[in-house]
Amino acid sequence: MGTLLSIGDFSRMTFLSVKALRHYHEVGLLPPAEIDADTGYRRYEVAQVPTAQAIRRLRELGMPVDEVRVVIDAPDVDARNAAISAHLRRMEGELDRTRATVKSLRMLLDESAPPAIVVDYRAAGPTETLAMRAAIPHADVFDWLAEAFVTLRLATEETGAARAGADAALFSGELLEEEFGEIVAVIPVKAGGRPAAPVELLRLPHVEYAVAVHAGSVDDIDRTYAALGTVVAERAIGVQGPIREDYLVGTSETADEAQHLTEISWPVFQTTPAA
Amino acid sequence: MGTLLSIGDFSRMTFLSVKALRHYHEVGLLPPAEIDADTGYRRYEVAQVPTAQAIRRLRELGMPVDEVRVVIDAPDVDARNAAISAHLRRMEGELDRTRATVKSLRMLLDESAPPAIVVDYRAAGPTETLAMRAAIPHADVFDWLAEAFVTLRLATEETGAARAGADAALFSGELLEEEFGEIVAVIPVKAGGRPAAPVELLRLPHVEYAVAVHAGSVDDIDRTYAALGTVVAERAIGVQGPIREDYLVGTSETADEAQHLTEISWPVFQTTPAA
DNA sequence: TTGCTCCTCACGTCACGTGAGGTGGC
DNA sequence: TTGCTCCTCACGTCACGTGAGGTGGC
Repeated sequence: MGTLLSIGDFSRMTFLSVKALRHYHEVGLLPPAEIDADTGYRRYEVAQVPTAQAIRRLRELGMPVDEVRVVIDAPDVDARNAAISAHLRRMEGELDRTRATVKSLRMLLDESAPPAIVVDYRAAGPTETLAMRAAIPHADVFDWLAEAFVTLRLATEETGAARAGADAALFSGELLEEEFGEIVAVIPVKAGGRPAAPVELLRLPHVEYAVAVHAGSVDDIDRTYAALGTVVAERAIGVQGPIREDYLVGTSETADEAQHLTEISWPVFQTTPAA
Repeated sequence: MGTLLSIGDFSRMTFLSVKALRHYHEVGLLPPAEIDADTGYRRYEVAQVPTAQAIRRLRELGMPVDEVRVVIDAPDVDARNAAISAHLRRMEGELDRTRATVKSLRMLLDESAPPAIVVDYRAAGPTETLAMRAAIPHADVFDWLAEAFVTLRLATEETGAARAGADAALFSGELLEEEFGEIVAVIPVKAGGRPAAPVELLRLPHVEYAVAVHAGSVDDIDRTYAALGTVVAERAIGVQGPIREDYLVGTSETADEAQHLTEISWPVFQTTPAA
């Protein structure tokens, strides 16, 4: 088994701090080869060095310790590479979001005035839809919706239903206020057969809405939410119930985000605007 | 002052969770416009919405709350933009380091064997140097050294000293093992006048070293450290004292990292190799 | 009145870093 | 013997999230 190294020597050789090494021992990520029964001193083998070097690099890439463990314990090269690639893809996704946020921040700071909006008052429903629902964290909304609409479009074809409106989503209050809550994706339909789970036939009730259209990337949609919310708050006409988004022009229509159109519907108790 | 909004409405309009809003109140980042004396209910103004929207974007970019406060409280547009630009530059730097780490990880995983090294045993010093020292966190080593060598090169010219060796650095044990400790940057010199603070004239004592040369990017230097440390540990010849790096070919010589050469000197108590 | 909104603690999360206080080893 | 290395708690950090338990408002 060769030379055993003290934690200090091992630290200098791997660039992992002594505290980090003790932590990795505690959580079982990198247990020392041997522990002196008398003194409790940790001893590491030279053969553990490459593992430690890989751990340091993976942690530097922000990979959570639990995933590092998966990589380290991977039974073969393919499994290991798959875990690493998955993490690198996630990092790419974050980078995309960062770029979008920078753009959105610039726009917010450059334009001094909030967007001018036209508020429309409208009664909707009851409406027949094909729907999927889930309770998810706010961060997963994008990915979940993208997948849901793929499934719903397939179900629309399979049931022979005729589409009667754009893709839409209902956001519960908790999802917006607490980072976790219910979301429902729907496609309004006419006629058609019974869908297979997880898709369901859902009849949306009659609701009265204040409606505004957001033009451009959904990364900036909070600005239109704020403008619409301001109008609702000033007139004190807000009621409970999920907020609805209708994706009139979305990613499936055009990749050019500047052309996207999203209708935001905020539940209110009167459909006639106050003077 | 216009309509006051409940925390829930404000949350829906800004996409900040209620918990986050309470937290930003607590830390003084975004205090509500008004607090009901009876109920403790927070009330926000519509005018606070754009600030909240900027906060959300800045936090999404990973800007620490204390810095967000600086941006929000910036007295003018220039100060605000400077703070944001500084953060974006830091993010760029992180991205560069991420790319380097990915490359280094690939190399580590692709090459199954640790690098072959030639260990040289050598006595060094006493050596006259122009030096700068500091106690810094490990993460700052790169930036600190880059600046220090600029200062030291200037001092070499100003004092009329003749360079007698490559840029070098001494790393204390704590700096490597604990993420914070002393570092010394030196340029060996002959003759020359007195340097001005913070540069000092430093006579490095006589030390015996085991020496190995690392070829390539310093991002992979831990592998040569490990190989050298293994030899020192196997022969049980290690002694205390800082580890030294000599930048024989570094960034100032060529931008092509593959051509870089770094000498690593590990203090030992014998300069003649064991049989 | 019911159910919803909002409140304040108190504690948890993640990956260690920071001491404190003490012991083994050359 | 001195000074260095190593040990184990216990607590701190950062930016909130997660309940618990309770109250105001329509």
